[in-house]
Amino acid sequence: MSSTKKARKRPGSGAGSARRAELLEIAAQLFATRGYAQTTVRDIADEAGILSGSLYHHFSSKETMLEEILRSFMDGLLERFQEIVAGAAAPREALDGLVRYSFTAIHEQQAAVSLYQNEIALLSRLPDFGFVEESSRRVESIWIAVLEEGRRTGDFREDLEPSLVYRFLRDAVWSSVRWYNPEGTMRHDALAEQCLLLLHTGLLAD
Amino acid sequence: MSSTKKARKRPGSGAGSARRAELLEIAAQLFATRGYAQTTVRDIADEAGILSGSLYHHFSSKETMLEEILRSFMDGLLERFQEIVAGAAAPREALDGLVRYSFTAIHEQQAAVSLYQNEIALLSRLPDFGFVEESSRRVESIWIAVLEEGRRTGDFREDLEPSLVYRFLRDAVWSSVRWYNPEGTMRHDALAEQCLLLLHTGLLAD
Amino acid sequence: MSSTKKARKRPGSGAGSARRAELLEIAAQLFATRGYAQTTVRDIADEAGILSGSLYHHFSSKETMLEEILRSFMDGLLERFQEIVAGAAAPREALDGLVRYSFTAIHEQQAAVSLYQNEIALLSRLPDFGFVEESSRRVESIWIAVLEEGRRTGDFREDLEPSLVYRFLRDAVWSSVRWYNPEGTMRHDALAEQCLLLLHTGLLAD
Amino acid sequence: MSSTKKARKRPGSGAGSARRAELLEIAAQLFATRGYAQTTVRDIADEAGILSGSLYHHFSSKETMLEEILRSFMDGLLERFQEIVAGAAAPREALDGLVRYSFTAIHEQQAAVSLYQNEIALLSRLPDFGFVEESSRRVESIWIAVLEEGRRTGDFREDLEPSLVYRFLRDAVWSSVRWYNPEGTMRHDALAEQCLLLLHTGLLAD
DNA sequence: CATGAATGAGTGTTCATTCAT
DNA sequence: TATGAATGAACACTCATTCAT
Repeated sequence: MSSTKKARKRPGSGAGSARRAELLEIAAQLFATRGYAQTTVRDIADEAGILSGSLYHHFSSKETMLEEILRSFMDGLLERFQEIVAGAAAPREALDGLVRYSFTAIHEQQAAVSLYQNEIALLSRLPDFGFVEESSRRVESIWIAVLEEGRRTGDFREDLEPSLVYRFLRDAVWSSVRWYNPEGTMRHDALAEQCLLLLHTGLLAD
Repeated sequence: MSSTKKARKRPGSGAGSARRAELLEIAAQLFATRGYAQTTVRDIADEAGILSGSLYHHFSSKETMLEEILRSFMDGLLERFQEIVAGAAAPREALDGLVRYSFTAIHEQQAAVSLYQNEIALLSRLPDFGFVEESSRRVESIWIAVLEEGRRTGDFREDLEPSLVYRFLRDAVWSSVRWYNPEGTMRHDALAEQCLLLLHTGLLAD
Repeated sequence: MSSTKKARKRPGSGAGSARRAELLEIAAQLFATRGYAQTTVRDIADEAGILSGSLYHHFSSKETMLEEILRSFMDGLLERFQEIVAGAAAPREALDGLVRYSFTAIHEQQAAVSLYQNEIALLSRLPDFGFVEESSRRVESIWIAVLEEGRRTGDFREDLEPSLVYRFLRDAVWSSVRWYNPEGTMRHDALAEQCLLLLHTGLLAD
Repeated sequence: MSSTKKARKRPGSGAGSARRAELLEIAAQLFATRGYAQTTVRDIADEAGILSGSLYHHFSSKETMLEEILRSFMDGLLERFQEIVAGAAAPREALDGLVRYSFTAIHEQQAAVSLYQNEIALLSRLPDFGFVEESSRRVESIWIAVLEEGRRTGDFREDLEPSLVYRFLRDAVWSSVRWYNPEGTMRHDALAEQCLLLLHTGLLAD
């Protein structure tokens, strides 16, 4: 649908437009809390203090806003994950880095993470959102490569399937965006340490 | 039970109506795959081979269907969890039982689990759905009680906060409904064992 | 756009629905007088005494209405033209029949003719309306075949290019829908005779 | 002329502004091909390489552009028609001149002719466009006067109603703007001759 | 039990136009 | 002269729901 449109460039399309960034921030917040489909363009416009039609001066569609929010989030995440793995001396160090940074992302980009976490089902059905699955696959292979190498080196246990560990870990980590409170007493780094503690040696006392 | 109730219900609303059950099954499936808000009553009616208006002969609203699906799921879950804990000799046995049954539920009631997992955010804003939060709280206290007792008995580590362990574990377990394939080669009980392995002694080789 | 939709069959889609026919009649009238793009679905609904959304119980889109109106008109026209040519003994008889019937169509189906006359430019750009061009081409070849045969038999002049004669004649005839008044004193058959007089032997006195 | 006028016009509205003429040219082209209503001011602005709001520096409204285009076309046409009739020795010469010049106008001012041909229905409903009907009426009386005089002098046949001949002829001639290709092999003067041939002595071989 | 016609509020989007800079 | 942000009214279309038959 949107891919066949003429895509007449919007005036404010320059990446540097401050108003655009503001509007995206508002949209991200609303998409995250109410859900993308449940957020109307009028909601966004109201929050921004303009009329809904005026949004279309900046963005060509509601979908475009979602796309832009997600793309910049996923691009940044992927880049950071690659740096972390590249800079790690051993699998365990790499894995810990990935987990710690994930909690940082949850802390700093709660809206985008929520969005990704909650709308991924919807997203897979939309064209123009192939990049999300693509990014997800790349993230997955980064984590799994770390897990597999750790198993090879003997750092990680042999009887645990890397792809399953990845899924359990990923869901445990990223789901915390639903209950994590950035202003609460439990800070994101403390959260990361508890998570790593559990991950490393498990729940049972020895 | 149904005929002696107060507010005269719709004709087919006797708990024993087979048509009702069929329709609920269809609705649950659609709600789970497309999301509640993204599923129209026409979608449900189409699938059932009737017109959308005719659904209102069986249910008073779309929300009612959701409520009914979730209530019966959560009631059953709560009951089962209580039995498991009551029948367990030790905290660890209780916890393992809870985890194992969770995977069984994911296997047997995938639609309802998905629904609960995906729509909980929406649900908290709806009146008439207080029972969901209520059930969630009761489930949470069951799990946390087990975790706390295990810490007291020395079975579980002291440096792990029960409420955090609960959240990590809950999310890891229940999120698997999103990727678990009931017809795949990885069976739900094998999944449970991998999960428990990781939970018990962690990822690191000793 | 519309061709990729699911095309869930509308309840009233049965060709026999009287309400549908009424609505199409209203739409045709409005499309013809105001133009397709300038006619809103609210205009149609207002005229029908219902709300605009209710139209979608009968038709899946505004475009669908246009399509249905035009398709039935063009199908009938084509069929009639074929009968006329098939039943004619000579090119001149065929041509006269075609012209006479055209004026009858203008009289009896003024809305559809206007629509075709005025919206053909728009139509050529819409997908799903290929059938209009297809029908137009078939009509054109019927008329041109008659003109060419007349030239071959010596009934029609040799120095007139059939394809040009066709265009001049077609436009002279069909454009009259714009000024012809079905309730006026000049009847459609008288109009046809004047047109044929001019066509046959021209304006100049001998 | 422009500086002494009453209502202070927009800056660039001096009749001599080159930018204005360019913009009108662009607008005429777009109005002709897409239709007036289907052409947005953004379309025009895009083509001109400016923003849509900037058009309002030159013209007070979209309608104004249409008006200006049509007015200059119709004024010129009327003037030319008057000259032709005034300079003709006989009705037939006058008529031939009118037809020939019409094809020239189609060739040289295709956009304006298309516009007039296609939007006349819309135009009659707009206030501020009375001048179009007024001009049309004056053109009509010129042509009909010629036809009537020809009938009086015995040059044209008696059994053909001038007002009908006018309409048939007008539509045949002007409609050709829809299919005439200025760059094609069939030149506009050849077209005029074929048209006159048919008009003069008709289609039938003698 | 189901149909078919309708409601009414809402949804994303378009577009001519305005105006401070 | 032009920009860029915004307006405000309108538009095609959706959807949960109602109800007479």
